[in-house]
Amino acid sequence: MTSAPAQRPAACVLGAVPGTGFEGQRIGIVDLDSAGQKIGRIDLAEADLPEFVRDREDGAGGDPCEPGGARPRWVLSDTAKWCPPLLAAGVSLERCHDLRLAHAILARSELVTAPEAVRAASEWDAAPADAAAPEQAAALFDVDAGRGFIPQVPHDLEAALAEYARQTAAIETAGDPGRLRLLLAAESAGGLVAAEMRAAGVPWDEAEHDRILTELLGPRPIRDGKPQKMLAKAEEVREALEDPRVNLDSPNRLLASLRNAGINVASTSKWELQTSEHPAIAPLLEYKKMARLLSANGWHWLDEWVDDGRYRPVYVPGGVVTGRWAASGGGALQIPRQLRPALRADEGWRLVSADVAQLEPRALAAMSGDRAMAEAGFGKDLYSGLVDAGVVATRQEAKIAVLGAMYGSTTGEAGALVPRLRQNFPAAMHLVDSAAEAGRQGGVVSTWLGRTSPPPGEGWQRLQRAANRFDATGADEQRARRAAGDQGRFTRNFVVQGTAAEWALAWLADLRLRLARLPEIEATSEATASGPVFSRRAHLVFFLHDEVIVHAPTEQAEDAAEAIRAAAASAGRLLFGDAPVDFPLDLSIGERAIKD
DNA sequence: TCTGGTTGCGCG
DNA sequence: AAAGCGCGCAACCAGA
Repeated sequence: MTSAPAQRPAACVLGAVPGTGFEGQRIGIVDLDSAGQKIGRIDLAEADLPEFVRDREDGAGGDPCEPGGARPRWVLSDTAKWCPPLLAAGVSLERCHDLRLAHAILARSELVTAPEAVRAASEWDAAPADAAAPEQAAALFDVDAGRGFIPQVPHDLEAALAEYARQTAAIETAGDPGRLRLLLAAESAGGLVAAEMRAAGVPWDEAEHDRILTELLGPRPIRDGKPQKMLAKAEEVREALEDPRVNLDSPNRLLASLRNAGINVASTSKWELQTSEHPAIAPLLEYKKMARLLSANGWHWLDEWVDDGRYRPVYVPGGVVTGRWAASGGGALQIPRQLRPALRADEGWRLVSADVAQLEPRALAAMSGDRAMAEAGFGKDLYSGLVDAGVVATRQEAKIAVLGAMYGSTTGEAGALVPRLRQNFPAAMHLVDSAAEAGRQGGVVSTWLGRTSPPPGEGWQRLQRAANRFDATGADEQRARRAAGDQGRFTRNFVVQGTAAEWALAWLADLRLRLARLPEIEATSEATASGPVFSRRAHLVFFLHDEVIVHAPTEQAEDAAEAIRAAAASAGRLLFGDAPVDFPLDLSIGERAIKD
């Protein structure tokens, strides 16, 4: 082991050092200065890593914005792999560069002028490690039932150094390095937040969850039977259909039974059933709602995902091509509103919930520089703003028009309303219309910070070629047109959804640092379920596209709320400078996270 | 009995 | 069978 570096490193690259005998896995750390030059190298036992990182984080002190006093940026193969053991040992990283997440962005970004070297390092093109099965994720290749091999990225030091050098070179020669750096920093911070939220868990009131299930479905059945209220509701439906044996869980048989009862529907989906007045419909819709609750978030889900008063879903940062997060297991992105009351703060703590009203149209107004659209939403509900500005007659119309513009609606009510937006907000509409045109042509588009859409696949290209052949049939042309339209709606939405996701990541990243600067409180007995890093301070527990929930000691709740607001303002400035767009929050503090 | 594809619905 | 984007998941179902 070498001595501490003479100067503070700007970055510390972490990685495993190949087998050295009996002392177990060893970890190497290479210190880099701000120019990327090596200024130190340290080796230590894996067990000593948390202590080492803690020293670097605590010892640095000072203002992180100030180069001399900054803590290092930790360069890691994969946040989902390195963070959990550190968090378990009570150590968190202030900043990192996640090589896997960064690689995915850089290999595709239009801003990167020389992507070849990054793309050639295909061992970094990896599906995210499955955090739900960490022991399997350690293997180089996973055999995953049905999905084949899932390659994992390399975790050794030499590979990390080489990849970091490739990425740094790609960023430096990029068209707009500042934007890319911002994007990669935000993406990596998201990786830290995801690992930390999983470690902390959402405080979950199992008794309240059980009470809700019992109230709506009846008491928990013995074994895997259906609860009593559900059985009764099913009986009601069968009587109304005069079909005592029909299986309501089988769409095919249910559809046949509905037809026999004279109900003329093409499917058993909710929206279509709603158009019928038959007495079987109301109880059937209720039954479907009950069945959904039972299978998606019933007692079985509770047993599997909630433990020790904490719900710990698996988040997948960067899991959606637009940059949104995905989830893998636990259904973190689909917690039904019915169960919101089950999110409950610990004794002596509060939940601070906040969401951004109309995030996507605001992101569109900001990135397109559409002053009229920005003004319509400034300081108020954007949809009502459109009504006030005389663009549409009602708030509902405004919503349909705006969603239609972002999703590419061409028919129905939305199709009729979108032209009014085109007239009133030409800059915003030009941006999404151009993105759609690029997609129809088979091209790619990029978000505000430079995340680029995936090009259409080989199948898509084949369809277009087939339609251009001299012997193409009408059906060929129709298929190709249809596929081109689909791709156009995808790229249209990509720039908006992706830029909104960037704003949300910047919000999250800034909020995380603000919360980490709040003082620690006296330990309370209950919150220890949040783990050593989070049991004495306000911390993030939930994030869903445009919404955050912070679990905060009661005496810190107001400070946490202020941090959420300040982070939102800061994210807007960071991405869009002085553009006259604001991102107003609906914020509430309470024992439970109730919305509406 | 296993499995890939489809349906339906929850979230933004 | 949504018009109009992005997801995950459970259940059913047809074919192996």
